[in-house]
Amino acid sequence: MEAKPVVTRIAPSPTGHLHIGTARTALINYLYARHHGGTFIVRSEDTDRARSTKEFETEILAGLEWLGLEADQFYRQSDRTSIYKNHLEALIENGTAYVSREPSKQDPAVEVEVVRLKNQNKIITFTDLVRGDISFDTTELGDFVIARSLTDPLYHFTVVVDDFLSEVTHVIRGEDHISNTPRQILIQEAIGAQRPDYVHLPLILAPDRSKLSKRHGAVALREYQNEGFLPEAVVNYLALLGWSAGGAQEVFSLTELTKLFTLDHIQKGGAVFDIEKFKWFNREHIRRMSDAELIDAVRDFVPVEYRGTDADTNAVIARLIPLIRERTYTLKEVADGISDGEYSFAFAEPDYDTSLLKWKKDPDVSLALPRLKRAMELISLLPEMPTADEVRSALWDYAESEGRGEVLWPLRVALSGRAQSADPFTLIAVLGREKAKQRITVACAKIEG
RNA sequence: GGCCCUAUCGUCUAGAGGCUAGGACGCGGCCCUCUCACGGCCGAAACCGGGGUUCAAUUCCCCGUAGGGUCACCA
Repeated sequence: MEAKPVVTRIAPSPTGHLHIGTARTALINYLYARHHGGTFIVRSEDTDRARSTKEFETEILAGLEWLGLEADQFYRQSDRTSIYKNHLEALIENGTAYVSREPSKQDPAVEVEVVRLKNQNKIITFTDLVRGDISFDTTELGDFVIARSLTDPLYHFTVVVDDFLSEVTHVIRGEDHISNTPRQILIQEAIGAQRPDYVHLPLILAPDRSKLSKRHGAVALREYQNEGFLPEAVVNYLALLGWSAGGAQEVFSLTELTKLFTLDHIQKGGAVFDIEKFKWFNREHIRRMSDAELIDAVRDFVPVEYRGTDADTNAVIARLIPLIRERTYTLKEVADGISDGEYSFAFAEPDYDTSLLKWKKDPDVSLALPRLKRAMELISLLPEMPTADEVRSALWDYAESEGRGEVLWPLRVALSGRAQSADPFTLIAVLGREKAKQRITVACAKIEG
């Protein structure tokens, strides 16, 4: 039997920001379609005209694109009213649906006409590819409403019509849709649509194991974007929430995930969203980016007041790259570090108390003075923009003979103004020879009073 | 509450009848070291409970228990 080409879809409703759970569902649909050489459709479910906005639609589409989940096809339900109308009319004509006059739910004083599906009141059993057979007695559903009017169809109806017309083969969605499935199957049978395969993904949970919501922090992809998470890391982490690649490897690119993805390792139970592990993935992907990519990504996070020309800013970032790779989990941390933290030394003159220059084993700060002066002489011999290794070889023998802490501590403080920072060799490599000498001079002056 | 789904370290997971139950994040210790960070090594940490089936159950079945989802003229 020849299998039909795989068609999957993500069907976001433009009534809010792109939710992290929607992003994950989109990713899984994308991976499954791409893995099988199939088609991935994005469908905007904007039948609720009161709540849907163009702005949300734009944001959602931009979010999916940012993640790299490009669609083969895009359409919106508000453009297809006549299609739904035709199907509704056909159902009414053959008696599987009917128009009912009844009091409005919003305003019981008003009488409205709605379209209801004639329920066969039977047991529906469908197969979920990861959970097995699931049965529902649809009697309790009654003759449910499928449209407010011929031109105002409701979610369950539009979903079924669109999936049918788009020849969707696999409906992959959140677990919260399990209970929607029987009523959608009822509609499928009414319009004569073939039943797709179903896959219900475990939900993404908050740390308290309840449904992830704003109450628990960020749920919009946008917020993680602003925090400085890379799309590669989002994709990687989200893929591994509720699914595993099987082996020990955890860091993957979208391309690798596409190759590896199968339904086999989809988890059945909900998965708690762990921001710590997410950050770890982000750092791993920061480390894997090329210098040029990382500079581009970081530049947007440099606070405006610290930006020079693009070329200047790029040059500073370029020298900061090793530090960023070593100690940054999110790009927002770079922004914070520049404003007031471990990266501020590169953008502003340090401000510190003279006593900080005193090495812990010294009785008095004045002992730092000759060491700083000697270090400065050695630094003067360096090229204008030395590498950290060059600085190290220039200073190492002296530091060894005098005592590393005795030399390196005050030097590091003079350059960074902080008790905790990267080593002085790296600092000088970032600042350059002249800037370093100037700061050491300032430190000496402070000691001399 | 009805219906439905689920259940391995704190978290994400590997395991698919017989393993000292493995890995990762986080956590603790040690090492490296001028401080921080990185890195390396080591460590603590789990099969929800009870019945079956079986020579043997974390693994298969049933019942509890717990958690979650869903009950719209939203999607």
